[in-house]
Amino acid sequence: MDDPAPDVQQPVAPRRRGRPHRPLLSREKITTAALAVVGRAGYAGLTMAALARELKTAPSALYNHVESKDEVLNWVQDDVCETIDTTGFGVDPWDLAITRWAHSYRAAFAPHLPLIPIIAVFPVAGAPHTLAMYERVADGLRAGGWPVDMVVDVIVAVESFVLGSAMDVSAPEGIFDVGDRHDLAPTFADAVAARPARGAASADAAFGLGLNALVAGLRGTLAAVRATRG
Amino acid sequence: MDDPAPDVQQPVAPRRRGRPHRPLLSREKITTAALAVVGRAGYAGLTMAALARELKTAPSALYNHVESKDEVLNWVQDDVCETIDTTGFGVDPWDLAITRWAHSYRAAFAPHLPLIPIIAVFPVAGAPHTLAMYERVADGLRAGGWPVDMVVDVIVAVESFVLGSAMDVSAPEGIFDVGDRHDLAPTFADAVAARPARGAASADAAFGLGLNALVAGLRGTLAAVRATRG
DNA sequence: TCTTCAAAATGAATGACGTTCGTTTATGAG
DNA sequence: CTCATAAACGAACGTCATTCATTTTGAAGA
Repeated sequence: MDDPAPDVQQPVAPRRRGRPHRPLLSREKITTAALAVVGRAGYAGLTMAALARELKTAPSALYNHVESKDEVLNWVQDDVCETIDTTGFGVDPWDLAITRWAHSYRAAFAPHLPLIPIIAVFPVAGAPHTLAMYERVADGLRAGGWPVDMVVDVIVAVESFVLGSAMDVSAPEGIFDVGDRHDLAPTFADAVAARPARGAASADAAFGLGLNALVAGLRGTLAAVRATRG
Repeated sequence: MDDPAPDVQQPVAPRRRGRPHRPLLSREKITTAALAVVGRAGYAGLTMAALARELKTAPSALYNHVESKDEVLNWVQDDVCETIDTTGFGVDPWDLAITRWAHSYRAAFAPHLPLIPIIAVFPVAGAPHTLAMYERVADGLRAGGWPVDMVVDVIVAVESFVLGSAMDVSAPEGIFDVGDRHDLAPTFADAVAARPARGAASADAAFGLGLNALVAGLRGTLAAVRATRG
């Protein structure tokens, strides 16, 4: 990939001669344009052609500023991360702060389903806002007494639950309806029928139940760890 | 979608006259062929053309047996669900059984990343093996003392965590490496450096930590609920 | 001012891919 | 034998992301 650079030359001063045009296109403009297209037409409507139209250029011109469509999605994902509420860390106790963070995180990504596989796989190095979010969470966990070597695991665990739950939000209403297979799954069918909430509210209920359990369990884990170690 | 059926006729006997050929193609054959293609070429290689080639037919012929590629993915997803271990339910205590189930569930879907958005959104009615899995889990939870109206929420919560964690398994090695932004996220960078495990083992560690916490929290939730209600 | 040169823009083209269409083939019921 | 029909087929279609050769642009050096 990188130049093997057999002869060491041009140590400084890449000496660029001319610069055309105004910048006109930038990471920020492309990102906001992509969000505008998504807001209007959804992710099915987010094509490189539509994005170029939004920016009043040709699709091919985009490739002077972006490596691929995946990179655009990565930028959008980073932008969405900027909207996540991390103000609880450093103010409230870590367990309360992480609960608030998780709720905000899920709400932010629920309308952006196709970004979820992106955030789980892309390196954070190219996503400054995502990185800044992790930093604030890590700070809050350290301040809450979590040992350094467990901080990332706690973040990853909560994040996994959040992203998994975000996928449920946009699930269709009757996703658990058994249909005519009531005989195949009588207990499960009864349980589905006994659910108090419907639609998006039922996803909220499952999320709340799981998040409370997860955070309570983490409280216990932290107490055990602090009792074991110094 | 469905026929409004203004006049109620043909109550039985749709009276089919002729039948050509042997069946030759079936849901089962298509599913196993798709899994063969995935095993050989990954999900990037799973195209309708490749699937047709595997079945020695034309791509257009597939559409006599399948509505869309998404339906194929749905079938594959249901097949993967059949391999998940639910034997703990009814034998071990519910918390132990659900832990074993979660581990098996994550391991089953880790090599099938593109199926994860599918399972989260498709109705269970068309996925009998998935439904059977839910039934066994629901049975085990009921036997463990969970009230009917909470069973689905518990399943959804654990499943969300499992699927979110499954996405982490195939994340690249240095996904949390900060690069040259150490100044932007010093605490987080330290935490990343302090992680004992590397690569897939680190994802395993985070999953174990979170699953233990989640199940422990659910134990507490169940105890509280049983104390409150009769 | 005028030349220079690379970043940026352009439109046409490419190659995949999912899916549809019109037609033909092969079968089993009547 | 006849015929209705599910299945197969090949040739398309439409949509995308991406590439390429070429031209345009505008600031830095002369």
